[in-house]
Amino acid sequence: MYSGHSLEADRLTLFFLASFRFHGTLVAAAERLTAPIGLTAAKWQVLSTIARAKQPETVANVGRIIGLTRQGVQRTVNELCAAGLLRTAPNPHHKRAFLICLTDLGHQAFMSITARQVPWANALAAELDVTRIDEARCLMATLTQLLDGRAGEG
Amino acid sequence: MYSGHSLEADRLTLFFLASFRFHGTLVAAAERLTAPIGLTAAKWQVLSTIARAKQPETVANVGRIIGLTRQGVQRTVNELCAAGLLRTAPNPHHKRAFLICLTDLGHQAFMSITARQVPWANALAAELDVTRIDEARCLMATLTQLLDGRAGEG
DNA sequence: ATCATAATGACAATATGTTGTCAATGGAGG
DNA sequence: CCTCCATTGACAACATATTGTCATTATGAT
Repeated sequence: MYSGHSLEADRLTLFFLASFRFHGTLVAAAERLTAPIGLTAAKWQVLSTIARAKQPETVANVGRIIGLTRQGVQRTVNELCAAGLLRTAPNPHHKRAFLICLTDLGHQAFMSITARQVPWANALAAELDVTRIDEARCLMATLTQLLDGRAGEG
Repeated sequence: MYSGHSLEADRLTLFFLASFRFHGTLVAAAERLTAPIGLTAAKWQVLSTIARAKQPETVANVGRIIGLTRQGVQRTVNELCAAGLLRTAPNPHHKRAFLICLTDLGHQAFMSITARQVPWANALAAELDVTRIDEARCLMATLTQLLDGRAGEG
């Protein structure tokens, strides 16, 4: 317990600390998973967002989906385009906001990582309770909404 | 559900995506909280780790506590020392690994942020279930342990 | 005591993300 | 049609954290 915190707020603070700790670990794990394919956690995140989207997305939209700024996503997309994993396609609705698509090479890379990620996630999940996982995800989604909602205020 | 994932692994993947999303939001919230005091989320994290520690810690040890590399913590500590919020003290057990302490100014800054963080956390926590928070924290701690444990393997 | 190994601080290079700024584009209202 | 405003891509500057490397310091085995 820490000065002035309610019991709930104290637990929440511990949760935040665990989140920071976990994030670093998760990124490191993602790096290990993607390095053999020649990618990184950040590139994989962008690549898989586009791969899983139902239709081609713009850079700015990818940013909204994963909660990063469009500028940051743009740089990653540029690198993936230069590496030949992504390509731009004309956007009938906008002359400058190109649509981003996977190339054949990009699709291969995504499938290779998926082939590694599936047994990895299965092994991890086998040691956990799926109900707890869902509840934790819900809590994080709620907190994300609450905090983003306050972004504009003081 | 995604190709080859067990039901549990699919939920786990969704949890990971939510974690990435949440982390960005949490950092942004921490920036808003600390900016009026002239600090940042990263500096606050290091400052509060040292403030809450029972005894003065070395840079490398702070890194272990919060799960960052000692080099990253070192840079933040250097900046906080230059700003007059931290200072080094001789370490009786090691000639080079100095102990890091708060200065009076650093203590004031930490208290100022705490004064802002307490009502912020209280308000947030009031909208949540403390049991869920604890369970989510446990899950993240378990996952952190599982993933870190596999760091050395293939 | 000596030597091998690990831990540490320092420094550099790199990756990833942010904010700020600009011109170009698109859309909504007059 | 024209103007105003939000969105977008591009670029730059910066913050944060990583890896790699090196010399120095501690520690433990022989």
